Amino acid sequence: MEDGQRMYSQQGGLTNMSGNVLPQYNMGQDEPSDQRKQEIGDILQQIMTITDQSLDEAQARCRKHTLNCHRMKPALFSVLCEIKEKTVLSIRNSQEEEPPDPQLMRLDNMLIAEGVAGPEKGGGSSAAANATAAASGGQPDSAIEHSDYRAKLAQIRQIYHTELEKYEQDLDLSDGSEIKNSDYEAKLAQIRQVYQTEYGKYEQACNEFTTHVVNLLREQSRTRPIAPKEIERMVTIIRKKFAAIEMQLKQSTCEAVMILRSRFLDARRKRRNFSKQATELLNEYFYSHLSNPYPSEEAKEELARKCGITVSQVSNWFGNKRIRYKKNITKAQEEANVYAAKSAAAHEGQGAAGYNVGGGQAGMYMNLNGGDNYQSSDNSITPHSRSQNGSPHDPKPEDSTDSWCAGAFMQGLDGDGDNYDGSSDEPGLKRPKI
DNA sequence: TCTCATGATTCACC
DNA sequence: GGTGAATCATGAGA
Repeated sequence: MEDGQRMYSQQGGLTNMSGNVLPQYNMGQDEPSDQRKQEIGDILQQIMTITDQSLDEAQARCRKHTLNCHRMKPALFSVLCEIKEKTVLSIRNSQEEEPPDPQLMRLDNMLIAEGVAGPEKGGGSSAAANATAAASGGQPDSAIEHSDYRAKLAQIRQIYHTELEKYEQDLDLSDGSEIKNSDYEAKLAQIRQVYQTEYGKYEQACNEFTTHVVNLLREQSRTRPIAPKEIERMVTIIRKKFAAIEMQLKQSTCEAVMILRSRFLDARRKRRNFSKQATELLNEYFYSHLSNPYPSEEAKEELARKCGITVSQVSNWFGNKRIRYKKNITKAQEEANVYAAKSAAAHEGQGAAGYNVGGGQAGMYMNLNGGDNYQSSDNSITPHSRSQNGSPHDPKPEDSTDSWCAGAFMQGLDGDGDNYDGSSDEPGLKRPKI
């Protein structure tokens, strides 16, 4: 009501904010000028009286009603709004037309890139726009008093602080624990869910508050010169205020995503030895398929599952194993013998004929079936040979001059006892270069 | 701290 | 796209 007091002089004349008397406006074409002045003076007096009274008083309501029904009211309010527009609001104009916050845009871009937020999730502008639309969409006028306004504001503040604390707890990634591949997606999904939940709450709060303020202004516009344009400006101001909350929400989410990603990448970068059991399984497969240590995709998947590692890791392991086997063949022989003995013991008494422990001239652990007869205790790992696995990426084409060096230890024996003389049923296997 | 083992990465080749 | 080879990076043990 302070504005109203500034707008009107006690003498009934119109003044601007500086107290200067403004020119009189001719609003009634047929009325004598002194009578019009008297009526305007009456209206202004009523306004001033109302501003001094509590809105809760029934008497004030009655007077407000009388004022609202006065035939001069629309014209007078039009003039007052015009004056207000030229004075008070013009000061704000230059401050309101600001470009979108670049920081908020960066956060938006990152959240979209991370799949946490999508284009359908607009910023606070959408929330405010929704609120504006709801407020101007023919909702019944609700007589909202100042106490309602304050209560609503306090309520929103309380909700905001509570939710902020809860949100930060939900996104707490400070436990320092490592993160697995599978955990990453789950954690990211959790962040996405929490963010969207909180964003929904934010939008709701922004909508509710904006609607309340719009309703309040519309109610007051019946007794004060508040133009629709001013209500729109107020919505813009509210939107800016809520943008700080939006910014904090998005910033916290971005931080959580960055922490998660950092931990995930660290965990991936750090080399971790496979478990002893996994290494045993891989070695068992490798040496039992020594004549063709190229597991099929199915075999890789099965090994990966059994070892608790990825198919890529299995591929890496076999790649490294083949190279290092060739490089240090003497040591590899010893290792192979160890696995041969192990497997022999494991298969003893089971009638397994897949291994020839210590056989061959080099005392090499060989698979007499050319690797096709891998008889692990769990035969779910599909054995294969280069000629059988049907892989489109046969590492050793039949016409290749290269060959897997395992043949060096086969000493003329392949899977079915043939020599590596080209007459084998696996023509791709030739004598190794080594 | 050094050495070795080993998983991962990179690049060229097929 | 799979593979071999070289290389990097890191963990483990002496």
